Amino acid sequence: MEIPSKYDPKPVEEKIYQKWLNEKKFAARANPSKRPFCIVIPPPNVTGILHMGHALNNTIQDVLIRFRRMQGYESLWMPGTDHAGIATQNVVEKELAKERLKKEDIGREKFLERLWDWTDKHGSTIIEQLKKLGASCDWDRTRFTMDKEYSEAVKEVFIKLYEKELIYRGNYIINWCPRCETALSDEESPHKEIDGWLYYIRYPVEQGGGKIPSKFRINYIIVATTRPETMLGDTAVAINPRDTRYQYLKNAKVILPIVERELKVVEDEAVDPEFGTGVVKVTPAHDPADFQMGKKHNLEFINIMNPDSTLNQNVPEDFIGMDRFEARQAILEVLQEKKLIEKREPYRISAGHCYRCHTIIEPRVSPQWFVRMRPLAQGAIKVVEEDKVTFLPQRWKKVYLNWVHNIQDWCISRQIWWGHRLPVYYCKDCREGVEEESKKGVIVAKEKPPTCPACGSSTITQDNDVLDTWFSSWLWPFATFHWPQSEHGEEKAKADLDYFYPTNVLVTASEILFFWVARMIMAGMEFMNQIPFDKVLIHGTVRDAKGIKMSKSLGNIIDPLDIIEKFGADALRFSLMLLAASGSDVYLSDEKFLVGRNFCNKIWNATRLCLLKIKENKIKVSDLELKELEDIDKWCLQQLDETINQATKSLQDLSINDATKKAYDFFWHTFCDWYLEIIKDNFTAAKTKVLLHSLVTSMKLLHPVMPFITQEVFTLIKEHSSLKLEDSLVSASWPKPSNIAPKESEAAKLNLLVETIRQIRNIKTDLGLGAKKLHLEIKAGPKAEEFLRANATWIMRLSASQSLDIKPKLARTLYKNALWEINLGIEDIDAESFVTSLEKKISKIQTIFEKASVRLTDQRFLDNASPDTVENEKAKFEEISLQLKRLQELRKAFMDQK
RNA sequence: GGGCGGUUAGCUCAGUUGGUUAGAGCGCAUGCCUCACAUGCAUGAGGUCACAGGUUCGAAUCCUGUAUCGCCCACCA
Repeated sequence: MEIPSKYDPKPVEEKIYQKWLNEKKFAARANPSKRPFCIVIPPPNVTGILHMGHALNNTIQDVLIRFRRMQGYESLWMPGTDHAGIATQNVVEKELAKERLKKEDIGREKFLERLWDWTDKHGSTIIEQLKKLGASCDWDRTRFTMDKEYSEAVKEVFIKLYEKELIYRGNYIINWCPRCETALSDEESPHKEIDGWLYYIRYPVEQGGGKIPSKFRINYIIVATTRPETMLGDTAVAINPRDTRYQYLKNAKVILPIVERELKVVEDEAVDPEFGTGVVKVTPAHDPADFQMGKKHNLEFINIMNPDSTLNQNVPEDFIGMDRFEARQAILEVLQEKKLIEKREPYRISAGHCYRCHTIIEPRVSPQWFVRMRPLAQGAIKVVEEDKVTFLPQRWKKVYLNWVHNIQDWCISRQIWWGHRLPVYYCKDCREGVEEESKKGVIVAKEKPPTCPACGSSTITQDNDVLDTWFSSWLWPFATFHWPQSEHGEEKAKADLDYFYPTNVLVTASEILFFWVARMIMAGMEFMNQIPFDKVLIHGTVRDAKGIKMSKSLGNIIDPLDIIEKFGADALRFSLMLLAASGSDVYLSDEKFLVGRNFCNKIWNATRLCLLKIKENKIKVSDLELKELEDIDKWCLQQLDETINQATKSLQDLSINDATKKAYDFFWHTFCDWYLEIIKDNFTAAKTKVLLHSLVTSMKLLHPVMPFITQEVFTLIKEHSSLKLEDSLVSASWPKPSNIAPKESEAAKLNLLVETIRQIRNIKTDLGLGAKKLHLEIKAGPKAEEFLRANATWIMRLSASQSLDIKPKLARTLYKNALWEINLGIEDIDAESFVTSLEKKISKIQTIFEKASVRLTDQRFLDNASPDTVENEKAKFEEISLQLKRLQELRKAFMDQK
């Protein structure tokens, strides 16, 4: 069979993944004879398409899952998708808009039908893309956050919290997106700075009943604001009680311009006398701080905006219907006319933005549902403080704790249609004339009650709002195991929940630490009375080559599917794992993936060589028992052992990057660069076993990172040999060290030989000898001679020599170490070049020598440093002195000979 | 306004508890189609480890400060 010299990942990956699926290689079952290892996937949005962030996040998870599976754990990667309320609704609304329709035109029921259609059609796109990446999820378990069962869990949780009075309804100021026309949580409304102005506006003051000293007899005060349009909703001005400048205002009448409303004057500590003029306008219905003040001082709340943030009937006629920003300009013009603008200053305003559509948030007072977070936070604080849940990198612990300690109540109701509708019903009769926040006539239940339990009325309606998407996501680690049904007797589901929960690692980007991770810990503690996972691995953000976050709108994305198409999933995965140091951001460009592509090709060609040699030499091996080994074989195995140990430890510590590097280094720079070259001229049955053992072991070590090519190579080895290997790498055993190593003295000799070969190459390059094959002449003692003869063929190959003679005396010495001297059999030698390079080496060693000798003559060093350090330093000095001496002798001898 | 992280070769980054001759990949230079791979092989050049102090026999590593870039949080209107 011909194996092409270039690796083509595409057919291989498709074929292999299909085979894995057919054989259900990723399925995990509660299995008491094994230890569980479980990761729940951060469920991608159904609207999602695979981007580099997903690729990074999911590759990390797959590596861990595959590693543990090979280590013999019952390894479960739980997959699924998130219904992503606002995002998905927005997509379908846009589709509707193409038909010139609004959701209201077709009504809630029809609109939901369209949403389900869309989800059925496109919702699993990302799942298919994850398969292309090689994800080894147990796909039969795939969950969706709006599955019937999952919805039951959501309802159950809502009801439980309501009954514990941890959910309440209240009329508060919340973050409102005027474009999505829904409430948002604080986390969904991140603050960003925008350029704006600070306007100083004159509010007329009329003297009130009291006496005002003449020096204060001015006819206006000045307030500073960045949002002049909100003044139409002003109901007070506020000053700091300790601010002596404005005491007179308490007895004065402040008039709101344009509206001509009289404003209350209140005193509040929250007012900073230093800022602006020290007088602040108070708009309780449109500013969170003013809202607080309004509550405190019992002010009037005037909502001046419609849901889409156009001005409503509560403003003077001229402004009704204007958009908020349009209104700002209009108001400024009017104020200008009335000469009521004192001045304006450029000002950076920090404003909330909708995390879905980036529209500036409009604070809005409206009845919403909230979760009381403080009680929930207690457990979540404790487990992290006690390191029951740990973060990696550790620094996130502080960030997490800071957030949880300062937690605010969570606004969970959304005025959209796609999502879990609140399990809340209202009895119209009981609600008659009742205050909005009252619980009277409110029925919280999983199903609509036929009649009101209080009055028997049957005019019952369900709350129109749906729940925040994250209100379902926070249940993910246990709701995916059919909680609460699994608690209520379903045997198989319960076994799974008991077995796999708590899960082991959660892998995520820092962006959703608060949204999701923190809340999952709370939900875990509240509903399972247990942490949901014990480790949180937080990886970096994927950025472009300039360090800018990749986003579709900026057009700087690198599509992982393009990379898979061009270079293969293995190349993509390997490159990402190599680049993504723990926790730091990843800067990407197309060419960064060449590392992965090239490495795949290297693996491919190394395999070709192995198979070729076996075929050529007609060597049959049926087992990999390592025996009759020469030192150089042991040398290779020893380095492989070291690689196994380091890679295993790194993977256990979640340092995938480190493990990947170690395996890569061994494979390329030890196995390919040295061992494969060595066996070319020494192909024996024993070496074949070392060769295949090393190759198979490398494939195992690399399999978590590069599942496809390693599997393909594994299969090829099986096909081309009579080895009894495991059925598939997915379920193969993780390698263990062979504990075979050369004796220390032999190892030292081998290392010296490797160094010698490097020196020969170096000298050849320095002398500009190009590809010329030289005659190698070596002077060595009898013991060393035996050693050199035994290894002669590969010494010649690796030093590109055509012959090797061991002589009692050399005509000239070009390199010398403790065991042997070397000459290259050529007539003319560019003596000048040789001496120059020799002198360079000498001067380098000289510097080190001097440093070391200064250190060793420093009594303070000898007194203070640990004995070990001093010993090491002495040994190093000995070594360096010898090297230096040899080099100097070499130069002298060379000069004499020439 | 608080908090966190980065600053090491032209670029992207490693560097474990202070004890080396500071590493890798890419790029660069030079030479090689050496019967697995030019997606390759060999050799090499390139760094006062951001800056300034301090601790120490010894600092890229610990402490303090400065600069600079980035991120997160926060009701200064």
